[in-house]
Amino acid sequence: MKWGKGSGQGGDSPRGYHHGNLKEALVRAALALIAEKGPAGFTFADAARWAGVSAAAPYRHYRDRDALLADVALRGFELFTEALSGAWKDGQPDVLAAFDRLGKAYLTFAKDEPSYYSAMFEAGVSADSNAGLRDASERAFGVLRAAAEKLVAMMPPKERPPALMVALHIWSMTHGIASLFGRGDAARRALPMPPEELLEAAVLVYLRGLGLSGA
Amino acid sequence: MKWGKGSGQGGDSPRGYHHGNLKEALVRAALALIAEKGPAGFTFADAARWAGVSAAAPYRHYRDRDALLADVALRGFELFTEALSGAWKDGQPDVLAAFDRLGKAYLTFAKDEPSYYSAMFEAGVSADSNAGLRDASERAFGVLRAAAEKLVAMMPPKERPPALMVALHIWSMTHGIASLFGRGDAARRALPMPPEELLEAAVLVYLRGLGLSGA
DNA sequence: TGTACATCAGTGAACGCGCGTTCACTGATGTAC
DNA sequence: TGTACATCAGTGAACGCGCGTTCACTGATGTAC
Repeated sequence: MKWGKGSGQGGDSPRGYHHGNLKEALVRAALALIAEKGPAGFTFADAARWAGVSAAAPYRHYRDRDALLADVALRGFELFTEALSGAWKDGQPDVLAAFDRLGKAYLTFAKDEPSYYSAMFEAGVSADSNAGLRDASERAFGVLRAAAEKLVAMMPPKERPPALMVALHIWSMTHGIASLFGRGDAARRALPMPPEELLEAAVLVYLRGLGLSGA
Repeated sequence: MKWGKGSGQGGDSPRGYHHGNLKEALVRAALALIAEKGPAGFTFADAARWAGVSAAAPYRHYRDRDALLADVALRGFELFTEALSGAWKDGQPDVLAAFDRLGKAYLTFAKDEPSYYSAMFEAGVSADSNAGLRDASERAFGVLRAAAEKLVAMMPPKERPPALMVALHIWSMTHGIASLFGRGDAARRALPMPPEELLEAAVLVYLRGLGLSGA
């Protein structure tokens, strides 16, 4: 390979001296490289190479590798929020059905966008030092929390568990399944059923335990 | 610091030309460095430096950094299995109470030994290519599975869910909580309750959903 | 419509650094007799 | 108990390599007039 821009890059403009959209290309490079070797398995120079650009070019767009990764995580959270709220649809028309869609959307995201998911939850980008990232992750969790609130609102007031707790339970369960079994390519363990069904069953049992007659 | 062996190393023999127990020292070095900078944040040379030894010395004991990490993960699974089966105690004297202990032991391990936990679940050491590691992780999961079996055996035969599924649910929930909130130092998100209680509540709801009257 | 200029987004050479890895070596330890 | 020797587990120098980062530069693009 002598005159390609990395490998796999989408075929945008034929590109002369200026790349045109290097920032986007770097994000895509990071995603591809994460998919290939994990969030810790690539360097800033790798990303430049993948985008078909000199090693100095990325500095025009990101301070360093961590800034690139943080941007990937940020975009990931935005897509994630979209996916979740699109599935939840404010609980319409049926809260229980919508809740089921929500969990599936979570797993689907983890499976379809494992690189984003990695950058968001496993790359160790500290959300503490990054307000934008923290807000984005908060918004994603907000969807789950709103759903939990509608869910507990279905129960008689005296039996209602704290919505926040319910949200955390569902999130933990879903994240646990996603991170243990959710990855399409190299599933870490053989499962007797697909992760989606594993989650659905777990949520059904859990909701029954809460006193919600989902099934 | 001029004549120390790294920082923090336990004070064994005064050491001359031979270290005496370099292999153990390297494992401890890896644990310390993981705690400090994550499983991807240190090099083979770092481990040597930490152990107070030349950069070439580790090659006498491990083929490369990955082999060291895999050994850490292996030892982690062994300790983990011990901790879990010690807590489970074959379900004695009361299966439900023992189950509760088991979950707590899981979280305690993740919290007290975050470096081992990282090496086991987050370092990306491929268990596929390492039979010993796979077996060790299988044994750890075996404890959970045996517990799930005793648990479902308490139910009337017609209502029994598959024990494997129950084990996977509990494992996912626990791992989810551990990896989202379980880390002592840099908890990623503020929680309204400690992780142990979050887990306990989740398990209670779940067991109630199964039809087991734990509470 | 054309020209001059400012700005932007790249290049490529250069640098220092630390890592991984090999190698001949050497000090310490264990064992045969 | 002492001596000779084999083996083990370290050293330290050396190497090639790729990364991160800076810098003066330059080609392309946009805009004022």
